[in-house]
Amino acid sequence: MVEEVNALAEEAKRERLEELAPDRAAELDAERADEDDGDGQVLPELPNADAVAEVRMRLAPNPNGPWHLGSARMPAVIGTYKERYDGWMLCRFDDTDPETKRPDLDAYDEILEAIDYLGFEPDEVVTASDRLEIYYDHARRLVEAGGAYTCSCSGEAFSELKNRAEPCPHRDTDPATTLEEFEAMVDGEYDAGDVVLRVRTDIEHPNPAMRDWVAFRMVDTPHPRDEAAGYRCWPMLDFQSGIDDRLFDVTHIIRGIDLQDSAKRQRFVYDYFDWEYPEVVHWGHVQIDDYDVKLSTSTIKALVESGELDGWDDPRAPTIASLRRRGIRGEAIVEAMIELGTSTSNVDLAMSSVYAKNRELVDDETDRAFLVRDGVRKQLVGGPARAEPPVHPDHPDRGTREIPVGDAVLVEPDDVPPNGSRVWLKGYGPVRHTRDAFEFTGEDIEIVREEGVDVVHWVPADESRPLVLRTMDGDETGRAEPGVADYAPDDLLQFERVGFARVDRHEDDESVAYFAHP
RNA sequence: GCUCGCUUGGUGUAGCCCGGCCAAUCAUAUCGGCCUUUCGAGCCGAUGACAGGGGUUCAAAUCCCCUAGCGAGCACCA
Repeated sequence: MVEEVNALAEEAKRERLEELAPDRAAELDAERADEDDGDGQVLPELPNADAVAEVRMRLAPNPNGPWHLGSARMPAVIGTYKERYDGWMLCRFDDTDPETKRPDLDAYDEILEAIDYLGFEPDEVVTASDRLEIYYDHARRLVEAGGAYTCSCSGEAFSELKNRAEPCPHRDTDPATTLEEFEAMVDGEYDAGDVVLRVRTDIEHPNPAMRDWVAFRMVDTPHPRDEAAGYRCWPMLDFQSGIDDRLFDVTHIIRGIDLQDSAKRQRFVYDYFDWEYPEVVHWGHVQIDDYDVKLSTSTIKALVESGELDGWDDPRAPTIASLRRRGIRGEAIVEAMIELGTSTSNVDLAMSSVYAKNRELVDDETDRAFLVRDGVRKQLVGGPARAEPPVHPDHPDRGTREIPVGDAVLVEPDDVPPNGSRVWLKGYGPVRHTRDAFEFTGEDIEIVREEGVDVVHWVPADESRPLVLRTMDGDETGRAEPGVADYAPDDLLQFERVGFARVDRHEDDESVAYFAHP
């Protein structure tokens, strides 16, 4: 009620302010928007964002495998900017290498699913390997403008000349001849390595990385996509991506420092066409702690193929699919990624940060349950026949769980009190460890508060359900209270004093859950 | 080797462009307290950083130089 009045008053003040000082009102809105972005860091403003009618960005994944956790940074940051500026976002599959980074046909859809899981939706999706004719056309125009030449030097020979800032003999090739040879490249009349199309930049450029780079090369291996399998002449990333960014009116490019020099290289092409280069933001590499597996598509692929990992969603794999299966929300990953900001230095993402975000998101709606790992069996003497702990301690209205006790319980080895000591079986009551049994003492909960009796979780020894908990450190076996069998796959549970887990499946004799985090 | 970039507590980040309000922000982490039938949540508190060295200045995390460390590019990979 008070809040309501406050809100109303706030609204009224806001309106009044609008009349008196519209500028100040807008400022306040901006501040409020920043605050709403989360309780942690907020991404910095994009350079010159207000100079464009619409902020247009692109995700440019290489579909050579499913995404690892580092890949999430791209949609997280770009997607968040899209929302902030009410902008536009393209997903462009840069799949122009049929050989070395050969596309994986399943990855296209898997990547789109990952983007969706993270909570974003591209406004348009295109595939570079569908657009070869467009790149060819632009190559022809570039040649006509004197911006490129065909070169049949071997890679080593050219590299040697280049490092001495000396032109190769083909640099003088005139546009007409170049065009002829380029058409032959397009027609597939050469084999890989025979000839390339080079951009004529500045052979004496102080940075050797800038000197006459390759725009197109021949690839003998057919592209895995049927639509593109007929092409042999493929553009290099710097050419393809540079052209596409312009054709889609991209205003802001956000990418990794490995592509630091790309902008400088592409500018040579832009200059020939008299185009203006978009704004660029670079970020450093991300490493993720807590994993033994390296954050690399090829490494993970190898481990999956060799069977060391069950699949891309093995809990030990640092992949998006894995976190998803563990029941972690895409939003938690995004928030953690946003906090990394966009600095060009390399960063370590702490998984605890992802976990903290996720806990915040799911804690309130996640039901509680007991799971005992490595249970020690104790005979129970006396006491009620059933326990009724709450489904969620903060929400009594959600009811209670009915746990039949039977005549023995299981507790975790560390929770067994010394002989003669008491322990409180959570949701059930106080017991004393006597010889090899737990004897119900019937004392009041006061002993927990005033005498420091520990509260532990437990399950009935006989009526509990076997459960495998898959964790990053391997599988753990245990027994859960019978009620867990009623939860559907994908449901989240908090195993009290163990942690959050996602119910994966129920098999005949056991249930399987994936551990998310404490 | 050539070219470019980076370096704030355990981790990430703000501040650096436009030097003073920075004995340095926020989050996470760790530890402690309160609360509590979770080692969860919440609340309170504590811990902990300007890579090093010079210089400019009344004043430097912020500007300049040097050193060290890290990284990227110099691929017919993306």
